[in-house]
Amino acid sequence: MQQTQLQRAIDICKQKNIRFTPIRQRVFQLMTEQQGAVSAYDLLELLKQHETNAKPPTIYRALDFLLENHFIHRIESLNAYLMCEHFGCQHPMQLLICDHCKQVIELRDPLIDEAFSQQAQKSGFQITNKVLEAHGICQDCTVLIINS
Amino acid sequence: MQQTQLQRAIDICKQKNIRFTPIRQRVFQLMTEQQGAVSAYDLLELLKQHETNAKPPTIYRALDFLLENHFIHRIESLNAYLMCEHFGCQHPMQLLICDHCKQVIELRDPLIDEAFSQQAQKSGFQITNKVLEAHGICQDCTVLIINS
DNA sequence: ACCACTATATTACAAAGTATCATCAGGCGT
DNA sequence: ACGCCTGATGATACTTTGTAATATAGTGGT
Repeated sequence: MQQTQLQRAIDICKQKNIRFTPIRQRVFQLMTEQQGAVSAYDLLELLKQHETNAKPPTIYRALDFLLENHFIHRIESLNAYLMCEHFGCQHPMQLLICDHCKQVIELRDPLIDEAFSQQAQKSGFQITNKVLEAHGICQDCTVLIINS
Repeated sequence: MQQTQLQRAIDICKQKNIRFTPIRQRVFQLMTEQQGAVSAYDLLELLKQHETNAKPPTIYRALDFLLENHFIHRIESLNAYLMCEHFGCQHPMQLLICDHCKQVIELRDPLIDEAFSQQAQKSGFQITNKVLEAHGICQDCTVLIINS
């Protein structure tokens, strides 16, 4: 399954004629193995297990590459990164971040996106990037908390 | 005008029976004097001009107080803070952040807010806090760029 | 005056992100 | 194959942002 994701990423990069170097592949692979959000420095620790001389710029460069190519998302309100469920394609995206279990639900609602874009247009504002993140408690955790 | 804002804040705090101490008032005042977003450390520098022994915790505590009481907003995608136009009352809020001139437009569109809340509800997710920030170029800057 | 509570001071540190410059590897034209 | 250009990596050091922990000072109620 994860092999499949990496393979898909490799294919996408070949198609777009961009360099999917070993370090980038390694960080991509690490991202696919994480549940929920990961901080750059946590990821760096993981990367160091294989790339022993990895330093902060190493991980930030790899993350920038993965962001640019829509393989991952950055969560601004957590200073963290998240595997994109439908990586490789650009799409409107909203996040529901559970502050209890740290899981993140990725929404792709065009209405929220549209509503925001239209409001911006009214102000003559040209949006280049949207940060749409909600914090709260997910359903599973709500149940857990009620039963405890 | 800014005197009015401070006075209004003082009144609100008296009404809510919360302590609006000199440091908090000072930081509030500084916030009202800033155009657009300010970083905590920039604000600390300003604060130091009067409170010479102010340290990072000083400013962060004051900012936390102002956030809790809805006097200011935190901009997650900038790690910065913004005077709330309609401070003292809670309201749905979205930001349009011009990456060119750094000005921030504060929207209060209930539709965007509602659309997000409804999507969350579908997933059984209980939202406690929304981060709705768009980056781009404001109208004034668009005109400037076109004419240059 | 005494107590409980909140706010502030201070130190030290942790976490997140960047600037700079040297070096290296791959593709390209000749 | 050769040198050349570009983009990727290595390495060092630094800046910015935010917090933990603990001590001290102030404030309000009784």
